[in-house]
Amino acid sequence: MTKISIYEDNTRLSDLLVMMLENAQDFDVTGTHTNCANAIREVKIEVPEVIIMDIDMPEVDGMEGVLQIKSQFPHIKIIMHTVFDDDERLFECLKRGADGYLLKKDSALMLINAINDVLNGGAPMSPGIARKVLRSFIQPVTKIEYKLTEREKEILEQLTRGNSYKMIADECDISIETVRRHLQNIYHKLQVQSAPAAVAKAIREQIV
Amino acid sequence: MTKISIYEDNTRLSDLLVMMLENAQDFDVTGTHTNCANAIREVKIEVPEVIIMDIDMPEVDGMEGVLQIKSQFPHIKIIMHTVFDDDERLFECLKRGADGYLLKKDSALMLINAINDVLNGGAPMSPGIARKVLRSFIQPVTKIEYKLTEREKEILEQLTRGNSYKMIADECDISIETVRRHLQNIYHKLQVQSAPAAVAKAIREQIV
DNA sequence: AGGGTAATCACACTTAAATGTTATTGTGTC
DNA sequence: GACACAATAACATTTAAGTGTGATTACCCT
Repeated sequence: MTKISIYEDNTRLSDLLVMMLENAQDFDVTGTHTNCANAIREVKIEVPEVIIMDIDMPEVDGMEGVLQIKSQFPHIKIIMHTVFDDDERLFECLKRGADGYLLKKDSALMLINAINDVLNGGAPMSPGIARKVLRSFIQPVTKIEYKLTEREKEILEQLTRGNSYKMIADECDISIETVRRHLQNIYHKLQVQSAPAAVAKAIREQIV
Repeated sequence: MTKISIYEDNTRLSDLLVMMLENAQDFDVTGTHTNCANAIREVKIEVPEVIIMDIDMPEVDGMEGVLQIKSQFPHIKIIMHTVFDDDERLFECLKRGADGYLLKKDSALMLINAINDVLNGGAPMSPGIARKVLRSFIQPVTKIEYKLTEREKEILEQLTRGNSYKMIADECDISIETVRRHLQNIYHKLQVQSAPAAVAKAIREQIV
């Protein structure tokens, strides 16, 4: 019997979920809660393997709940179950360690599949959510080409390590004058006029 | 009839895929190819809606294929179909715009579901792959606390914008001497001794 | 052979940054 | 009220960075 806890402030919905889960398969709903105010205490008592977590709840919401539970019990699988599909909440939940993300409009069957999925090392997501997640990896092709030479990239990379002109000169086995010259060219190409600005641009735009 | 092209150098497998896809549903396999050397030309002729893409192929492989096809035909859905589940290849494919990522060990049914899934705006992934993807969002909690004050963070943030001491002083409406003092404290807290080093640390460790 | 580019080095000069010391004010805590 | 801490400011000094100009060598391409 897989133990499941539910966090959902709509009691009508959570009652429905309990019925459905307990009828569908060998799931044991160990508790239902309407917010995460006492989540840690409840989880300690109920020791669920999987948690179904709503986001919008009064007092302490599901985003906070994920953070608290995952930081103390990282092995407990948490499936977000919410109406929200905005990027901000989605990615914040993922950062906090959510193991799945389903929308409430999805079918009941999908929720059951999702529970089995997380238990088998998967990461269930609604189709549109998975799409958003994958698309987040695509890097903006508006990546500007600065036409830095290999040597220039190497020196810029050293600058981002916090190395001074002298340290770079030693590392690259060239004179400090040459380092100066290279950086001068680099600054022109990046259209900046200081080392901090160059470092910021290099890291932010993934030049190094 | 959904048009599908296959890139797979194992002809025995690709034959099998063709049979399976054409028997299973209203799929029309418009072409099978053993590498991506002429992918652009082939795609122009075949105009598939979905491409099943192996990674390991002779001459021009699937990683390169995704890059080429997606940059010219971003609307064509590409599902990776490979034995590789290493992070490097996985995330590189996602960066290049792959719409799904299945392992060859997955069932044939899963491939068919995946095709329908991408056509419906989803992003099919093998369970373990989805897991890797979600986990990649979790930020290392080894985030070091440097105990910067709000004002210090503000000034450090400005430094990462490439602002000079003078510009920061003007922005924050304080004297340049105070900016100096703050930066001195910031450098001590971050354990660096130059602006470039501080900027690099601030951005890399997401202090700003 | 000539032209373009990259990498190297040098010198002079100006400006900005880094370090050290000292000090005042306000805010919140015990 | 004493205390710690954050934010503010000034001054002096040293070191480092940024700019301009000129020049040599090497390599690739035509």
